[in-house]
Amino acid sequence: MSEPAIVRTRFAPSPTGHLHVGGARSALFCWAFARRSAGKFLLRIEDTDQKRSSDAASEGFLEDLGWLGIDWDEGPEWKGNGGGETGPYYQSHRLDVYEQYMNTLLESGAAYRAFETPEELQEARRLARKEKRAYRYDRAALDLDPETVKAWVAEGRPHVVRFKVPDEDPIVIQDAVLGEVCVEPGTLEDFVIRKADGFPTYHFAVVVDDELMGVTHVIRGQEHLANSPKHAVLQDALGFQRPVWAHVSLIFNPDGSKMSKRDKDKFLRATVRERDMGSPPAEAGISPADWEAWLADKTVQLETDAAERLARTLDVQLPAINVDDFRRAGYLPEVLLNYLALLGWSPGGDCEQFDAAFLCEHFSLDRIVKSPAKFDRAKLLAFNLDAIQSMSEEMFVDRLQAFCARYEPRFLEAMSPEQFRVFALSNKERSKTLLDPMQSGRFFIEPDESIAWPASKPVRKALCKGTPSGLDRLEAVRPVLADVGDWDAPHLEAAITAWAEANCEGNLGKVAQPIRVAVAGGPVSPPIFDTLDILGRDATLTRVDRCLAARSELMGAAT
RNA sequence: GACCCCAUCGUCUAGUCAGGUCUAGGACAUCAGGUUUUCAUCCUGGGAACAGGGGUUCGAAUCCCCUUGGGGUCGCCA
Repeated sequence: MSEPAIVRTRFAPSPTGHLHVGGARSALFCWAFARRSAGKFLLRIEDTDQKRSSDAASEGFLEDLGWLGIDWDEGPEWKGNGGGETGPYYQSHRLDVYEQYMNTLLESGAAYRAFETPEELQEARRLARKEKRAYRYDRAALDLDPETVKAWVAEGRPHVVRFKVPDEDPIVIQDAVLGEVCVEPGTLEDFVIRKADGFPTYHFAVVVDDELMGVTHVIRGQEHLANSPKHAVLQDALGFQRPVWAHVSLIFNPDGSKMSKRDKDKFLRATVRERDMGSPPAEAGISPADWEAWLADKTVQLETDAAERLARTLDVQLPAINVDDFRRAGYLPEVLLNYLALLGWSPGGDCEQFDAAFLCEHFSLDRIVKSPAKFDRAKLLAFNLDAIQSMSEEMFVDRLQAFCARYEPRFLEAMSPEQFRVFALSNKERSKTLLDPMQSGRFFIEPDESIAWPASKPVRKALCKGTPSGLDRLEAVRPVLADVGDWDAPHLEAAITAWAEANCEGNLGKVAQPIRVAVAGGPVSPPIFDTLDILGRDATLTRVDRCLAARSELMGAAT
């Protein structure tokens, strides 16, 4: 088999939801392989399921791919990507093309019409299962007399078209990852290639499109492995050249279950059960009827919006599954891309961290791993941390700012650009994600009056324990704060360090921690001088005074 | 149940195709110390794997077979 001169790969999602990490990885491998081979990467939207496809979802796919930095040479036009001579790239716009090829198969007898109803077939399958044998369509329609078929078609009787699978020889397909995969004759059934609604099935559309779009390499998840023999026989019947297949193993959750959108639903169910909630929380906007239906039946899933509202009211984080989930959670696209590439592929040796350019230079099909991989969030997080730490300060400020503009605009509204800069930089060294600074720094943008001091252990330790107590020190240092000349980190540091030198044997923590707790309402904040700098003099003093005023309650709670 | 795929530390993997350099390397996680004004980071060190059984061979993580385990598919979804 001679290698085709120009490599053409494609990613062909069905727009029925968001791009999840498994799909993203397939797209990444297709893209990297095309780039490596100086070929073309195409994007095709497989929207032949009228019931489930939506325009919004295909838009989301494009957005997610774009964010990851995966560009496509041909496909839907979007922000400079796409276009091309072999379109249209939405299958729903290619129906006439499929019909043409469908007719050649029908005329040659390689395909035939079948009139069984879905109910009849379901019953036959049920029976086969009960008798513990593999179900295969019995080809009953082949015995129909041609005149009858003609008459039924003429009267508009609903029917599908099935492909007559040749069953003399084994079907052998070559896979770049798995090697030779062989299916014995007689195991494939005559699968449907045109549905009763006139739309081609996935199998047929894929084969026709891949041929017409000149696709040379099909890189996809192993859940498709069983489909490839079907595609191979169709390609043979239509006189098409078979592409090179490369089936990549699947991605799983740490517990071994398949990583899927359903995980969010499962997670919410578990939380609700744990908290023993009888009725839906009002803020979630779920009707009691929907709530009941959802809890009663595990196969019922909440709408995405409802699920997100419920998670917010329960104050829990839904597990990240889709590319967009990771984006919202503050992961960097280049990190997700790096991690995804490493899930099922490696450049060899000890090299782990690399960028898209490296991938495009080194990616190869023969280094794809055959065994399934579990998605390790901890490792992804560690990579994200590394990437943030090795970023320049300016880069971090810019990216955090862009992230805030999209997901946390309140931080930009509440701070001046200078304050935001200090906020960003003081958080950089311990941020694992772009979301971390905002999660740990809520207190920065909350009104002074809403700061409260829960009777938690660290709070008590910082304010109440010891002699003198933290509150005593806070009271003593208050005038020093009020007297600081220019309110910025260096001046604050000079003043407070000097005071600590004189009053706490130079132990800055003894005074820093009470101040921290007073202004933040908890034991965690950026370095104390930066924290006060960002807050400003007024907010700092107001919060300190409020904390001091709460002295008796705090001491009372402590005993 | 039928068909197909897979099998190295807890996890992702290097090594396997061309058997010896592997007392099996790296990363994440974990454990123990250390640095640090909190949290986090950071530094040093430790433990941790060739699923089991048969072959082939002077020699097997590497080749073959079986067993076991895991997974995928079995739709007028894609």
